[in-house]
Amino acid sequence: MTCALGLSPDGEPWLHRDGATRPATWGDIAAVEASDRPRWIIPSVARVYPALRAAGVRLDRCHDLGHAETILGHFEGRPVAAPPAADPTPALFTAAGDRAEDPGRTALEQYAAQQDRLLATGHADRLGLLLAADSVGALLAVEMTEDGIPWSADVHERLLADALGDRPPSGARPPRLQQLAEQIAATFGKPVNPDSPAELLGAFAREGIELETTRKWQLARLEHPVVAPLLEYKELSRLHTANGWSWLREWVRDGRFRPEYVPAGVVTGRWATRGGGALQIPRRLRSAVVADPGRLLVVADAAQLEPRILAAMSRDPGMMRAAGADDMYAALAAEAFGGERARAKVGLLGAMYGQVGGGAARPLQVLRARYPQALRLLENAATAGERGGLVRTHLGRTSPPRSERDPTPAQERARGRFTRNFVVQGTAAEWAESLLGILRRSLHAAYGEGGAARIVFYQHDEVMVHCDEHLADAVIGHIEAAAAAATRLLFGDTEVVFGLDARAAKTYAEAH
DNA sequence: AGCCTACGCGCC
DNA sequence: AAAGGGCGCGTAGGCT
Repeated sequence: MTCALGLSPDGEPWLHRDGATRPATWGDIAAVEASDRPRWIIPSVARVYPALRAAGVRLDRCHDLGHAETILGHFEGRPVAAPPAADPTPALFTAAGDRAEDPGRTALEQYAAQQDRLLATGHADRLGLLLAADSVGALLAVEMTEDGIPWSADVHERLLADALGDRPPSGARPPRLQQLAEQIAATFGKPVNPDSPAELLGAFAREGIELETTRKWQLARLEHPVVAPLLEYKELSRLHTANGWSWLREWVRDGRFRPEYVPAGVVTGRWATRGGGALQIPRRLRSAVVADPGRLLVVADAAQLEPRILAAMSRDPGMMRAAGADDMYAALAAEAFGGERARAKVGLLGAMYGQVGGGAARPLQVLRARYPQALRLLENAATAGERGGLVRTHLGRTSPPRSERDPTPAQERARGRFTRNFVVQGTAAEWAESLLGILRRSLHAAYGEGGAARIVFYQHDEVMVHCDEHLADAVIGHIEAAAAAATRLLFGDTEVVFGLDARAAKTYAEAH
């Protein structure tokens, strides 16, 4: 039975079932979910699901029409206007004529058209997995915002006070920053705003030091008395402005940090977040992420994910063999670099990012000779991008069409680096999102909706579960099983091992 | 006052 | 040491 649901323009829920669309209550939807457990067709999960969750309804599966439009549109080589979760106003409500009066039928028609397009791609199996992954990701994203990351404002405030001094009146510098600013001014012999790159360049120029930028690694090379206080100022200033007291007041409520996730918000398929900088929680703050009493945080991250992805998708025999080891870089080093792990790592990262010179040049030659199939995959992707062509991930997510009209050679090279990285980063994202969808379901099957084990954070190659203390070991087992299942789903029976570093602890700092 | 870009830096 | 992929976000500084 095909079921669809959505919101009318004025926010009223509707439900389509048995060929008819009708206004619905949340209870109606919950009843259909319980009886049919359908794969719901939904114009925009990001728009409708928060209200469903608020009413206590959980959906198991769905097909998000907006995400599917993006995936199919890019596959077909068309530019796709809006990112999928940016609160789209579905075309279905603005369509002319009677279509707007039956949003359920419109959704079903769009779904049917998408199924036809899916078949027409000739990659329906893999693209179908991708549509399912983004759709379940959209559901989970809403649930994660609802659960929130457990966050101790007390610990956070202690960290801030230790680093910056007492909380200043709003708009003023914290004591420690003020002190450093005065020290910097004294060293230069006049007031200089350390937040202003232009002023800093000028101040250094007066000292006879010509700098191109004020980046910290460039400053760190100077021998000058201002460098130490300036670098400390930059570091602490960053903490203050990005994750200081105003961040805490704006983003942490009732012991939870609730960012808004945007699944596939990045062109490669990675998730983005809106607000709070949730994907950049600085290391020094991770001790403020504290499990509730009687609970633990389980953090699992996929070790060396992208190089393993490259091995699995290229099926390069030598690289797959290396990717069967715990430390893939060490295995590559043993095989091809006389045991020099650092060179193996620099070379492989350089190959995936498109580095040409520097310390990567020689290792790249070695890799090209020893692992031609893997390197060819990357170089073909780069060449396609430079020529304005499309590239696809393992499941078929496709790079957006080039936007420059008459690209300069520099832009062409930049495009090549982008498409080169796109195939690996994008495939890694679909592996991780698949893991996430599988894990969501297995945790729900094992522990229900009571919150005994909830996914509360996800970041590219890392997932965090907040669970009852006694479940932590079992949760680690669920995550490992989900990783293995995701690997099979994407790559079948592969020699490549996608290992997880999984740990349970009271805080994020200890669990990672 | 709001909008835009450049810069810089945190994360993967 | 510091080149190469993807982001979000805050400040500075110039624009309308």
